[in-house]
Amino acid sequence: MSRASPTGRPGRRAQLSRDAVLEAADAILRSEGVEAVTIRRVAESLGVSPMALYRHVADKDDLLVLLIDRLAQRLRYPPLPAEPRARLLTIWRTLYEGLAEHPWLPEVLARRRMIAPSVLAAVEEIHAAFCEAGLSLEEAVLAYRLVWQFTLGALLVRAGRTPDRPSVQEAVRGAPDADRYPLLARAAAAWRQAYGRDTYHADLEVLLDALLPR
Amino acid sequence: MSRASPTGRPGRRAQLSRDAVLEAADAILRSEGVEAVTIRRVAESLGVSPMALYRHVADKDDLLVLLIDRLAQRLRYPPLPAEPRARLLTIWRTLYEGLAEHPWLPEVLARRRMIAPSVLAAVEEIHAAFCEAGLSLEEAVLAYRLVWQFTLGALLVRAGRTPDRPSVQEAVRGAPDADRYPLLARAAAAWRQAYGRDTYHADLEVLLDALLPR
DNA sequence: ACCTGAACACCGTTCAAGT
DNA sequence: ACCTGAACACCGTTCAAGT
Repeated sequence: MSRASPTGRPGRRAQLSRDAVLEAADAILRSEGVEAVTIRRVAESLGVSPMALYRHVADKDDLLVLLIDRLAQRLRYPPLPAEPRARLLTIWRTLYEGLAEHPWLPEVLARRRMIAPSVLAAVEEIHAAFCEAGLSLEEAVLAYRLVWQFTLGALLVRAGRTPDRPSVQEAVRGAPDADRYPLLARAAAAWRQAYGRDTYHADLEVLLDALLPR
Repeated sequence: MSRASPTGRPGRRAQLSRDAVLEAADAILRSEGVEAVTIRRVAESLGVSPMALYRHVADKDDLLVLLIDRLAQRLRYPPLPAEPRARLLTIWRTLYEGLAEHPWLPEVLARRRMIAPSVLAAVEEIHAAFCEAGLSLEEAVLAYRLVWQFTLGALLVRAGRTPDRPSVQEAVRGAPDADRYPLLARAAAAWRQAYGRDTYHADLEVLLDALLPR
Protein backbone atom coordinates (compact mmCIF):
# COMPACT_ATOMS: atom_id res chain seq x y z
CA MET A 1 0.00 0.00 0.00
CA SER A 2 2.98 2.33 0.13
CA ARG A 3 3.40 2.26 -3.65
CA ALA A 4 1.78 4.96 -5.73
CA SER A 5 -1.50 3.90 -7.33
CA PRO A 6 -1.43 2.64 -10.95
CA THR A 7 -2.87 5.92 -12.13
CA GLY A 8 0.10 7.74 -10.66
CA ARG A 9 -2.14 9.68 -8.32
CA PRO A 10 -1.17 9.83 -4.69
CA GLY A 11 -3.18 8.63 -1.75
CA ARG A 12 -5.13 5.57 -0.77
CA ARG A 13 -6.29 3.26 -3.54
CA ALA A 14 -10.01 3.35 -4.20
CA GLN A 15 -11.82 0.27 -2.95
CA LEU A 16 -15.16 1.42 -4.21
CA SER A 17 -16.39 2.76 -7.50
CA ARG A 18 -19.61 4.34 -8.63
CA ASP A 19 -20.30 1.24 -10.63
CA ALA A 20 -19.83 -1.06 -7.66
CA VAL A 21 -22.21 1.11 -5.66
CA LEU A 22 -24.82 1.06 -8.40
CA GLU A 23 -24.46 -2.67 -8.89
CA ALA A 24 -25.02 -3.30 -5.19
CA ALA A 25 -27.96 -0.88 -5.11
CA ASP A 26 -29.48 -2.54 -8.17
CA ALA A 27 -29.21 -5.97 -6.54
CA ILE A 28 -31.02 -4.73 -3.44
CA LEU A 29 -33.61 -3.00 -5.63
CA ARG A 30 -34.36 -6.24 -7.45
CA SER A 31 -34.45 -8.47 -4.39
CA GLU A 32 -36.02 -6.21 -1.78
CA GLY A 33 -37.64 -3.26 -3.55
CA VAL A 34 -36.95 0.48 -3.52
CA GLU A 35 -37.71 1.06 0.13
CA ALA A 36 -34.74 -1.14 0.94
CA VAL A 37 -32.38 0.96 -1.17
CA THR A 38 -30.96 3.19 1.54
CA ILE A 39 -27.44 4.55 1.88
CA ARG A 40 -26.91 2.48 4.98
CA ARG A 41 -28.30 -0.72 3.49
CA VAL A 42 -26.22 -0.45 0.30
CA ALA A 43 -23.09 0.31 2.33
CA GLU A 44 -23.74 -2.69 4.53
CA SER A 45 -24.08 -4.99 1.53
CA LEU A 46 -20.72 -3.70 0.25
CA GLY A 47 -19.08 -4.06 3.64
CA VAL A 48 -18.15 -0.38 3.85
CA SER A 49 -19.25 2.51 6.03
CA PRO A 50 -22.29 4.52 4.89
CA MET A 51 -20.16 7.60 4.36
CA ALA A 52 -17.96 5.82 1.84
CA LEU A 53 -20.79 6.04 -0.71
CA TYR A 54 -20.76 9.81 -0.66
CA ARG A 55 -17.48 9.79 -2.50
CA HIS A 56 -19.26 8.21 -5.48
CA VAL A 57 -22.78 9.59 -5.45
CA ALA A 58 -23.92 13.06 -4.48
CA ASP A 59 -26.76 11.91 -2.25
CA LYS A 60 -29.54 9.37 -2.06
CA ASP A 61 -31.71 10.83 -4.82
CA ASP A 62 -28.65 10.96 -7.05
CA LEU A 63 -28.19 7.26 -6.43
CA LEU A 64 -31.79 6.53 -7.46
CA VAL A 65 -31.51 8.68 -10.57
CA LEU A 66 -28.34 6.86 -11.61
CA LEU A 67 -30.21 3.63 -11.02
CA ILE A 68 -32.96 4.72 -13.40
CA ASP A 69 -30.28 5.43 -15.95
CA ARG A 70 -29.07 1.84 -15.62
CA LEU A 71 -32.58 0.55 -16.19
CA ALA A 72 -32.94 2.74 -19.27
CA GLN A 73 -29.67 1.37 -20.60
CA ARG A 74 -31.05 -2.13 -20.46
CA LEU A 75 -34.11 -1.30 -22.56
CA ARG A 76 -34.08 -3.31 -25.77
CA TYR A 77 -35.94 -1.98 -28.76
CA PRO A 78 -37.46 -4.32 -31.33
CA PRO A 79 -36.55 -3.79 -35.01
CA LEU A 80 -37.92 -0.37 -35.95
CA PRO A 81 -40.37 -0.06 -38.86
CA ALA A 82 -39.41 2.28 -41.68
CA GLU A 83 -42.69 4.16 -41.66
CA PRO A 84 -42.41 7.11 -39.21
CA ARG A 85 -45.76 6.70 -37.48
CA ALA A 86 -45.26 2.98 -36.90
CA ARG A 87 -41.73 3.73 -35.69
CA LEU A 88 -43.02 6.25 -33.17
CA LEU A 89 -45.56 3.76 -31.87
CA THR A 90 -42.85 1.14 -31.39
CA ILE A 91 -40.38 3.41 -29.62
CA TRP A 92 -42.90 4.98 -27.26
CA ARG A 93 -44.50 1.66 -26.39
CA THR A 94 -41.15 0.07 -25.67
CA LEU A 95 -40.23 3.02 -23.48
CA TYR A 96 -43.56 2.91 -21.67
CA GLU A 97 -43.63 -0.83 -21.10
CA GLY A 98 -40.02 -0.86 -19.98
CA LEU A 99 -40.47 1.95 -17.48
CA ALA A 100 -43.84 0.66 -16.28
CA GLU A 101 -42.09 -2.35 -14.80
CA HIS A 102 -40.78 -0.04 -12.09
CA PRO A 103 -43.72 1.47 -10.23
CA TRP A 104 -41.41 3.44 -7.95
CA LEU A 105 -39.97 5.36 -10.89
CA PRO A 106 -42.53 8.20 -11.15
CA GLU A 107 -42.03 9.04 -7.51
CA VAL A 108 -38.31 9.48 -7.99
CA LEU A 109 -38.86 11.48 -11.18
CA ALA A 110 -41.31 13.68 -9.29
CA ARG A 111 -38.59 14.58 -6.82
CA ARG A 112 -35.74 14.89 -9.27
CA ARG A 113 -37.25 14.88 -12.64
CA MET A 114 -34.94 14.36 -15.53
CA ILE A 115 -34.46 12.12 -18.47
CA ALA A 116 -31.77 9.56 -18.02
CA PRO A 117 -28.91 10.24 -20.45
CA SER A 118 -29.34 6.66 -21.66
CA VAL A 119 -32.64 7.40 -23.31
CA LEU A 120 -31.10 10.16 -25.40
CA ALA A 121 -30.72 7.77 -28.34
CA ALA A 122 -34.44 7.02 -28.21
CA VAL A 123 -35.22 10.74 -27.92
CA GLU A 124 -33.11 11.39 -31.00
CA GLU A 125 -34.97 8.64 -32.87
CA ILE A 126 -38.31 10.13 -31.89
CA HIS A 127 -37.32 13.55 -33.15
CA ALA A 128 -36.09 12.02 -36.40
CA ALA A 129 -39.36 10.17 -36.91
CA PHE A 130 -41.46 13.28 -36.20
CA CYS A 131 -39.38 15.26 -38.71
CA GLU A 132 -39.59 12.51 -41.28
CA ALA A 133 -43.36 12.56 -40.87
CA GLY A 134 -43.34 16.20 -41.88
CA LEU A 135 -42.88 18.23 -38.71
CA SER A 136 -40.33 21.00 -38.39
CA LEU A 137 -37.67 20.51 -35.74
CA GLU A 138 -39.42 23.01 -33.48
CA GLU A 139 -42.71 21.20 -33.90
CA ALA A 140 -40.97 17.90 -33.21
CA VAL A 141 -39.66 19.25 -29.91
CA LEU A 142 -43.15 20.30 -28.84
CA ALA A 143 -44.66 17.02 -30.01
CA TYR A 144 -42.03 15.05 -28.11
CA ARG A 145 -42.72 17.06 -24.99
CA LEU A 146 -46.46 16.54 -25.23
CA VAL A 147 -46.17 12.78 -25.62
CA TRP A 148 -43.53 12.56 -22.90
CA GLN A 149 -45.74 14.39 -20.44
CA PHE A 150 -48.62 12.09 -21.29
CA THR A 151 -46.36 9.07 -20.87
CA LEU A 152 -45.19 10.24 -17.47
CA GLY A 153 -48.76 10.77 -16.31
CA ALA A 154 -49.76 7.36 -17.65
CA LEU A 155 -46.86 5.75 -15.78
CA LEU A 156 -47.89 7.54 -12.63
CA VAL A 157 -51.49 6.39 -12.89
CA ARG A 158 -50.42 2.87 -13.78
CA ALA A 159 -48.07 2.74 -10.80
CA GLY A 160 -51.15 3.38 -8.71
CA ARG A 161 -53.08 0.38 -9.92
CA THR A 162 -51.93 -1.82 -7.08
CA PRO A 163 -54.46 -4.60 -6.71
CA ASP A 164 -53.94 -4.91 -2.95
CA ARG A 165 -54.78 -1.41 -1.77
CA PRO A 166 -57.92 -0.17 -3.51
CA SER A 167 -57.31 3.45 -4.35
CA VAL A 168 -59.45 6.25 -3.02
CA GLN A 169 -60.27 6.84 -6.63
CA GLU A 170 -61.97 3.50 -7.02
CA ALA A 171 -63.74 3.91 -3.72
CA VAL A 172 -65.23 7.17 -4.84
CA ARG A 173 -65.96 5.94 -8.32
CA GLY A 174 -67.62 2.84 -6.99
CA ALA A 175 -70.58 4.66 -5.58
CA PRO A 176 -70.69 8.33 -6.54
CA ASP A 177 -73.65 10.24 -5.21
CA ALA A 178 -76.20 9.86 -8.02
CA ASP A 179 -77.91 13.13 -7.17
CA ARG A 180 -74.88 15.36 -7.18
CA TYR A 181 -72.94 13.52 -9.86
CA PRO A 182 -75.45 11.81 -12.16
CA LEU A 183 -73.03 11.29 -15.03
CA LEU A 184 -70.31 9.84 -12.83
CA ALA A 185 -72.84 7.51 -11.26
CA ARG A 186 -73.87 6.29 -14.70
CA ALA A 187 -70.23 6.09 -15.78
CA ALA A 188 -69.07 4.09 -12.76
CA ALA A 189 -68.90 0.84 -14.70
CA ALA A 190 -67.02 2.44 -17.60
CA TRP A 191 -64.63 4.01 -15.08
CA ARG A 192 -63.85 0.73 -13.44
CA GLN A 193 -63.18 -0.81 -16.81
CA ALA A 194 -60.99 2.07 -17.99
CA TYR A 195 -58.85 1.93 -14.87
CA GLY A 196 -58.69 -1.83 -14.93
CA ARG A 197 -56.99 -1.99 -18.27
CA ASP A 198 -54.14 -0.02 -19.74
CA THR A 199 -55.15 2.34 -22.51
CA TYR A 200 -51.68 3.70 -23.30
CA HIS A 201 -51.44 1.98 -26.66
CA ALA A 202 -54.78 3.30 -27.92
CA ASP A 203 -54.23 6.75 -26.41
CA LEU A 204 -50.86 6.99 -28.10
CA GLU A 205 -52.51 6.52 -31.48
CA VAL A 206 -54.93 9.34 -30.72
CA LEU A 207 -52.01 11.62 -29.83
CA LEU A 208 -50.02 10.75 -32.94
CA ASP A 209 -53.06 11.31 -35.14
CA ALA A 210 -53.38 14.75 -33.62
CA LEU A 211 -49.69 15.61 -33.92
CA LEU A 212 -48.77 14.21 -37.33
CA PRO A 213 -49.89 15.98 -40.51
CA ARG A 214 -52.48 13.77 -42.19
CA MET B 1 -65.06 15.71 33.18
CA SER B 2 -67.17 13.12 34.97
CA ARG B 3 -70.26 14.05 32.96
CA ALA B 4 -71.11 12.15 29.82
CA SER B 5 -70.08 13.92 26.64
CA PRO B 6 -72.71 16.01 24.81
CA THR B 7 -73.06 13.25 22.22
CA GLY B 8 -74.02 10.82 24.92
CA ARG B 9 -71.05 8.60 24.18
CA PRO B 10 -68.94 7.49 27.11
CA GLY B 11 -65.26 8.15 27.62
CA ARG B 12 -62.94 11.10 27.43
CA ARG B 13 -64.07 14.10 25.42
CA ALA B 14 -62.18 14.56 22.15
CA GLN B 15 -59.71 17.43 22.25
CA LEU B 16 -58.68 16.99 18.70
CA SER B 17 -60.55 16.59 15.43
CA ARG B 18 -59.54 15.70 11.93
CA ASP B 19 -60.25 19.25 10.94
CA ALA B 20 -58.04 20.70 13.63
CA VAL B 21 -55.23 18.38 12.53
CA LEU B 22 -55.63 19.38 8.89
CA GLU B 23 -55.82 23.05 9.76
CA ALA B 24 -52.58 22.83 11.71
CA ALA B 25 -50.91 20.83 8.96
CA ASP B 26 -52.07 23.32 6.36
CA ALA B 27 -50.63 26.20 8.35
CA ILE B 28 -47.26 24.47 8.54
CA LEU B 29 -47.46 23.61 4.86
CA ARG B 30 -47.98 27.25 3.96
CA SER B 31 -45.36 28.69 6.25
CA GLU B 32 -42.61 26.05 6.10
CA GLY B 33 -43.23 23.80 3.10
CA VAL B 34 -44.11 20.11 2.76
CA GLU B 35 -40.91 18.78 4.27
CA ALA B 36 -41.95 20.37 7.55
CA VAL B 37 -45.30 18.60 7.55
CA THR B 38 -44.42 15.64 9.77
CA ILE B 39 -46.57 13.86 12.30
CA ARG B 40 -44.31 15.05 15.08
CA ARG B 41 -44.20 18.65 13.88
CA VAL B 42 -47.98 18.91 13.47
CA ALA B 43 -48.52 17.36 16.89
CA GLU B 44 -46.09 19.80 18.44
CA SER B 45 -47.90 22.77 16.91
CA LEU B 46 -51.16 21.46 18.38
CA GLY B 47 -49.62 20.82 21.77
CA VAL B 48 -50.46 17.12 21.72
CA SER B 49 -48.42 13.95 21.52
CA PRO B 50 -47.58 12.60 18.07
CA MET B 51 -49.70 9.52 18.61
CA ALA B 52 -52.82 11.59 19.18
CA LEU B 53 -52.94 12.31 15.45
CA TYR B 54 -53.36 8.66 14.60
CA ARG B 55 -56.87 8.77 15.98
CA HIS B 56 -57.80 11.19 13.18
CA VAL B 57 -55.66 10.24 10.21
CA ALA B 58 -54.59 6.77 9.11
CA ASP B 59 -50.94 7.65 8.56
CA LYS B 60 -48.72 10.36 7.18
CA ASP B 61 -49.60 9.87 3.52
CA ASP B 62 -53.26 9.92 4.44
CA LEU B 63 -52.67 13.30 6.06
CA LEU B 64 -51.07 14.65 2.88
CA VAL B 65 -53.85 13.28 0.71
CA LEU B 66 -56.48 14.93 2.91
CA LEU B 67 -54.46 18.12 2.62
CA ILE B 68 -54.63 17.93 -1.17
CA ASP B 69 -58.37 17.55 -0.84
CA ARG B 70 -58.49 20.79 1.13
CA LEU B 71 -56.53 22.56 -1.58
CA ALA B 72 -58.89 21.22 -4.23
CA GLN B 73 -61.84 22.48 -2.22
CA ARG B 74 -60.48 25.99 -2.37
CA LEU B 75 -60.21 26.01 -6.17
CA ARG B 76 -62.44 28.70 -7.61
CA TYR B 77 -63.69 28.32 -11.15
CA PRO B 78 -64.42 31.34 -13.30
CA PRO B 79 -67.86 31.59 -14.97
CA LEU B 80 -68.06 28.66 -17.39
CA PRO B 81 -68.75 29.31 -21.07
CA ALA B 82 -71.78 27.60 -22.62
CA GLU B 83 -69.87 26.14 -25.54
CA PRO B 84 -68.52 22.69 -24.53
CA ARG B 85 -65.01 23.05 -25.92
CA ALA B 86 -64.48 26.46 -24.32
CA ARG B 87 -65.91 25.07 -21.09
CA LEU B 88 -63.45 22.19 -21.14
CA LEU B 89 -60.55 24.58 -21.70
CA THR B 90 -61.62 26.69 -18.74
CA ILE B 91 -62.10 23.81 -16.32
CA TRP B 92 -58.87 22.02 -17.17
CA ARG B 93 -56.83 25.19 -17.09
CA THR B 94 -58.23 26.19 -13.73
CA LEU B 95 -57.48 22.74 -12.39
CA TYR B 96 -53.97 22.77 -13.82
CA GLU B 97 -53.07 26.26 -12.64
CA GLY B 98 -54.51 25.62 -9.22
CA LEU B 99 -52.64 22.38 -8.69
CA ALA B 100 -49.42 23.71 -10.24
CA GLU B 101 -49.08 26.08 -7.31
CA HIS B 102 -48.11 23.07 -5.22
CA PRO B 103 -44.97 21.51 -6.70
CA TRP B 104 -44.94 18.81 -4.01
CA LEU B 105 -48.31 17.49 -5.14
CA PRO B 106 -47.20 15.10 -7.92
CA GLU B 107 -44.84 13.36 -5.53
CA VAL B 108 -47.64 12.64 -3.10
CA LEU B 109 -49.93 11.53 -5.91
CA ALA B 110 -47.18 9.23 -7.17
CA ARG B 111 -47.15 7.48 -3.80
CA ARG B 112 -50.87 7.45 -3.20
CA ARG B 113 -52.47 8.40 -6.40
CA MET B 114 -56.09 9.37 -6.24
CA ILE B 115 -58.36 12.16 -7.12
CA ALA B 116 -59.45 14.21 -4.19
CA PRO B 117 -63.17 13.81 -3.66
CA SER B 118 -63.44 17.60 -3.86
CA VAL B 119 -62.68 17.62 -7.55
CA LEU B 120 -65.57 15.29 -8.30
CA ALA B 121 -67.77 18.23 -9.22
CA ALA B 122 -65.22 19.32 -11.79
CA VAL B 123 -64.91 15.76 -13.08
CA GLU B 124 -68.68 15.61 -13.48
CA GLU B 125 -68.61 18.91 -15.39
CA ILE B 126 -65.90 17.61 -17.69
CA HIS B 127 -67.87 14.49 -18.50
CA ALA B 128 -70.95 16.60 -19.16
CA ALA B 129 -69.04 18.86 -21.54
CA PHE B 130 -67.53 15.93 -23.42
CA CYS B 131 -70.97 14.38 -23.83
CA GLU B 132 -72.49 17.67 -24.90
CA ALA B 133 -69.78 17.92 -27.53
CA GLY B 134 -70.95 14.65 -29.00
CA LEU B 135 -69.08 11.90 -27.20
CA SER B 136 -70.77 8.88 -25.71
CA LEU B 137 -70.40 8.42 -21.97
CA GLU B 138 -67.83 5.67 -22.52
CA GLU B 139 -65.84 7.90 -24.87
CA ALA B 140 -66.06 10.71 -22.34
CA VAL B 141 -64.55 8.49 -19.67
CA LEU B 142 -61.62 7.61 -21.92
CA ALA B 143 -61.19 11.23 -23.01
CA TYR B 144 -61.19 12.39 -19.40
CA ARG B 145 -58.61 9.79 -18.51
CA LEU B 146 -56.34 10.77 -21.39
CA VAL B 147 -56.40 14.47 -20.52
CA TRP B 148 -55.99 13.75 -16.80
CA GLN B 149 -52.90 11.65 -17.43
CA PHE B 150 -51.46 14.39 -19.60
CA THR B 151 -52.24 16.97 -16.93
CA LEU B 152 -50.53 14.89 -14.25
CA GLY B 153 -47.42 14.52 -16.39
CA ALA B 154 -47.43 18.24 -17.16
CA LEU B 155 -47.68 19.02 -13.44
CA LEU B 156 -44.82 16.67 -12.74
CA VAL B 157 -42.60 18.25 -15.38
CA ARG B 158 -43.56 21.72 -14.27
CA ALA B 159 -42.77 20.91 -10.66
CA GLY B 160 -39.29 20.14 -11.91
CA ARG B 161 -38.66 23.54 -13.39
CA THR B 162 -37.04 24.89 -10.26
CA PRO B 163 -34.83 27.78 -11.33
CA ASP B 164 -32.25 27.18 -8.61
CA ARG B 165 -31.19 23.62 -9.34
CA PRO B 166 -30.64 23.18 -13.07
CA SER B 167 -32.07 19.78 -13.94
CA VAL B 168 -30.00 17.00 -15.40
CA GLN B 169 -32.28 17.37 -18.34
CA GLU B 170 -31.12 20.87 -19.11
CA ALA B 171 -27.52 19.89 -18.58
CA VAL B 172 -27.81 17.15 -21.15
CA ARG B 173 -29.87 19.25 -23.52
CA GLY B 174 -27.45 22.11 -23.25
CA ALA B 175 -24.69 20.34 -25.11
CA PRO B 176 -25.75 17.02 -26.61
CA ASP B 177 -23.04 15.20 -28.52
CA ALA B 178 -23.50 16.51 -32.06
CA ASP B 179 -22.10 13.35 -33.63
CA ARG B 180 -24.32 10.85 -31.86
CA TYR B 181 -27.39 13.03 -31.56
CA PRO B 182 -27.34 15.51 -34.47
CA LEU B 183 -31.03 16.41 -34.22
CA LEU B 184 -30.93 17.00 -30.48
CA ALA B 185 -27.85 19.16 -30.92
CA ARG B 186 -29.69 21.27 -33.49
CA ALA B 187 -32.80 21.31 -31.32
CA ALA B 188 -31.01 22.42 -28.15
CA ALA B 189 -32.25 25.98 -28.43
CA ALA B 190 -35.82 24.90 -29.12
CA TRP B 191 -35.61 22.54 -26.16
CA ARG B 192 -34.51 25.22 -23.80
CA GLN B 193 -37.33 27.43 -24.95
CA ALA B 194 -39.94 24.68 -24.69
CA TYR B 195 -38.89 23.84 -21.14
CA GLY B 196 -38.62 27.46 -20.18
CA ARG B 197 -42.25 28.21 -20.84
CA ASP B 198 -45.40 26.33 -20.02
CA THR B 199 -47.13 24.80 -23.02
CA TYR B 200 -50.10 23.31 -21.18
CA HIS B 201 -52.62 25.72 -22.62
CA ALA B 202 -51.58 25.11 -26.23
CA ASP B 203 -51.18 21.36 -25.71
CA LEU B 204 -54.66 21.15 -24.22
CA GLU B 205 -56.11 22.59 -27.40
CA VAL B 206 -54.31 19.94 -29.44
CA LEU B 207 -55.75 17.22 -27.23
CA LEU B 208 -59.30 18.55 -27.39
CA ASP B 209 -59.09 18.88 -31.16
CA ALA B 210 -58.11 15.22 -31.29
CA LEU B 211 -60.79 14.05 -28.87
CA LEU B 212 -63.82 16.10 -29.90
CA PRO B 213 -65.72 15.26 -33.06
CA ARG B 214 -65.11 18.09 -35.55
C1' DA C 1 -7.37 10.40 -1.95
C1' DC C 2 -10.29 7.62 0.15
C1' DC C 3 -12.51 5.74 4.00
C1' DT C 4 -14.10 5.34 9.11
C1' DG C 5 -16.50 6.35 13.69
C1' DA C 6 -19.21 8.73 16.20
C1' DA C 7 -22.60 11.82 16.54
C1' DC C 8 -26.54 14.94 15.13
C1' DA C 9 -30.96 15.68 14.20
C1' DC C 10 -34.39 13.83 12.96
C1' DC C 11 -38.28 10.29 11.14
C1' DG C 12 -43.02 7.07 11.38
C1' DT C 13 -45.09 3.86 14.13
C1' DT C 14 -45.82 0.00 18.01
C1' DC C 15 -47.40 -0.91 22.34
C1' DA C 16 -48.99 -0.75 26.98
C1' DA C 17 -50.66 2.28 30.14
C1' DG C 18 -53.29 6.14 31.95
C1' DT C 19 -57.79 8.98 32.64
C1' DA D 1 -62.96 6.94 23.93
C1' DC D 2 -59.18 9.40 23.60
C1' DC D 3 -54.63 10.55 24.64
C1' DT D 4 -49.70 9.90 26.61
C1' DG D 5 -44.81 8.09 27.33
C1' DA D 6 -41.44 5.48 26.24
C1' DA D 7 -39.34 2.81 23.13
C1' DC D 8 -38.24 0.57 18.54
C1' DA D 9 -36.19 0.57 14.43
C1' DC D 10 -34.74 3.06 11.52
C1' DC D 11 -33.21 7.35 8.32
C1' DG D 12 -29.64 10.93 5.61
C1' DT D 13 -25.86 13.56 6.48
C1' DT D 14 -22.05 16.47 9.23
C1' DC D 15 -17.61 16.51 10.83
C1' DA D 16 -13.09 15.44 12.38
C1' DA D 17 -9.97 11.94 12.30
C1' DG D 18 -7.34 8.10 10.46
C1' DT D 19 -4.24 5.73 6.74
